[in-house]
Amino acid sequence: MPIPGLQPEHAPSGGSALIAKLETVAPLPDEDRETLAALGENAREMGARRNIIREGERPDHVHLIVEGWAARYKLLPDGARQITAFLIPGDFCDLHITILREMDHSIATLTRAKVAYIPRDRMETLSARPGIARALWWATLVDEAVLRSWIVNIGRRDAYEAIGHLMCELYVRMKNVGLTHDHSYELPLTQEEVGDALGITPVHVNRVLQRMRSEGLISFARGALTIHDYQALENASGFNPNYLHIDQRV
Amino acid sequence: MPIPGLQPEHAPSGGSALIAKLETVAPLPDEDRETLAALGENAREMGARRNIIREGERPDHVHLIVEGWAARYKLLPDGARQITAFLIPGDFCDLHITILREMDHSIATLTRAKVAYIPRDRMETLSARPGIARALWWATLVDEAVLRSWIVNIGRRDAYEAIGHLMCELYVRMKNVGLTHDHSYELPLTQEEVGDALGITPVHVNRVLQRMRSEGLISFARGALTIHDYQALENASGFNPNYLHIDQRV
DNA sequence: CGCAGTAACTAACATATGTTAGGTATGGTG
DNA sequence: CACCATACCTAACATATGTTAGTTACTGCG
Repeated sequence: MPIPGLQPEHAPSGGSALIAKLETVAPLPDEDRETLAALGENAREMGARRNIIREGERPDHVHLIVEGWAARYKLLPDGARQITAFLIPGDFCDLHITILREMDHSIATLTRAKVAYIPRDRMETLSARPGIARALWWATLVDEAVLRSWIVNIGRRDAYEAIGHLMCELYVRMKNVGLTHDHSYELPLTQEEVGDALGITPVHVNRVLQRMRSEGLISFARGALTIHDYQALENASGFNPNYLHIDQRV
Repeated sequence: MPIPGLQPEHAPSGGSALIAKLETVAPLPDEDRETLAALGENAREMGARRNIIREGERPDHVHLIVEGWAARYKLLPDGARQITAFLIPGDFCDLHITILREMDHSIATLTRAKVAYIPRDRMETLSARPGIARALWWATLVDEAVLRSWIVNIGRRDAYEAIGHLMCELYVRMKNVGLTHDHSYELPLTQEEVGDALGITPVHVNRVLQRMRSEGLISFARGALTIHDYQALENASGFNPNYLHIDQRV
């Protein structure tokens, strides 16, 4: 499945995507890094398109994506699906579920994935470390900012801009956990999944992708995306990475 | 401006909407209630359509809506506006801004409003109370759930369903802070603002409202909404209040 | 009381996107 | 190597919503 030459030489493993992500806020002491790295050690392997957790459930532990992709989604009565977030390595599925008690949406893997199950008491240990606690707060708030950005994307951009914007966002997020190579990254989404995230039909996603390819903007096949002119894609889609709050360092 | 007969006899004032909202999670001790009530005491009066805070700013205090309505929004290069949230009494504007440092969107009043400015040290005092801290967490997570719900609304529902869904959501939220009267509440939005929240044009909002009126579903004029058949509106829009996490009590 | 600004409303027409119904490539599997 | 499932791709046509360009109704204010 991995595209030859696309994966970085030493792909992050275990909890290292999480560490890279949380260190966006500030470098962490070795002790914290070790604690985080240990989280990924006995993660479970899951097949593609399996539910990690479903609407209405009340889990007593937290799920962390260690490897692979997943998506939050909601189903409508008529069977339509809306994806509300893509989860990549280092992302938590349900960090604060104990406060809300019950999931109001479902989460499923999109690819084969490694998912860590973190018991509640272990989460409390984590939160007791000030550096980690602050970084987890930051991650939660960035998730919220991404949701707002998606609302703008779906509400006010046409399909061409919206798809471009999504590609830029995922590029920046993947880069931030060390999973890009130049301007390429594994983007294991079907055209239907892209449509379900953007509120458009797969037929229309296909039309837009054809156009982007014919313009030489991108290559996208077999689960991998290459952006040939990143600046042009940013401009065409009105992408501004400020909402990801990555440049925290002063 | 208030509609005669629509306001409850004793309209909540000061921080009482906030108290009502936070007590959704669990009753608070009198001491906590007094602390919260005091927050609203010296709130500032603001005119309609004034910015409370703008994208890029780094405030050193937190804003709380005590009275009136406000909206989060983002502007696109072409001047289009997308509203990502409506804020009603009891809602915080920027509860955790110190962690992200910089606003990634703007917030403006929609009506005349009272806005409390809460200094950072006072917020820390608040967070030191376990009951309040937990309730603030809950409020943050519900905000996030509402964002997900809006994504579904904008992405997968047609204009008729989306407008109905928004009316249901605001009904439940207003009711939860004691600002409804039967199935009526003050909804001081222009048709353009509704469109900016749902990603549609004011012309189309108007078409849909005409239809809803002609069906006898609602009355909506002069900033007040009456839902004549709430159950029908819920059904027509696929509204399910579970994502507001209001039924927390066991 | 008349004016000006804003919001509501409407009609005629344009179009981005949806729908339906396929065909074609690809990859895993027995 | 044939088969099957899945994803990709395409064309023809349908429609929800957008666009433009107004008119009409309020409301606050001088």
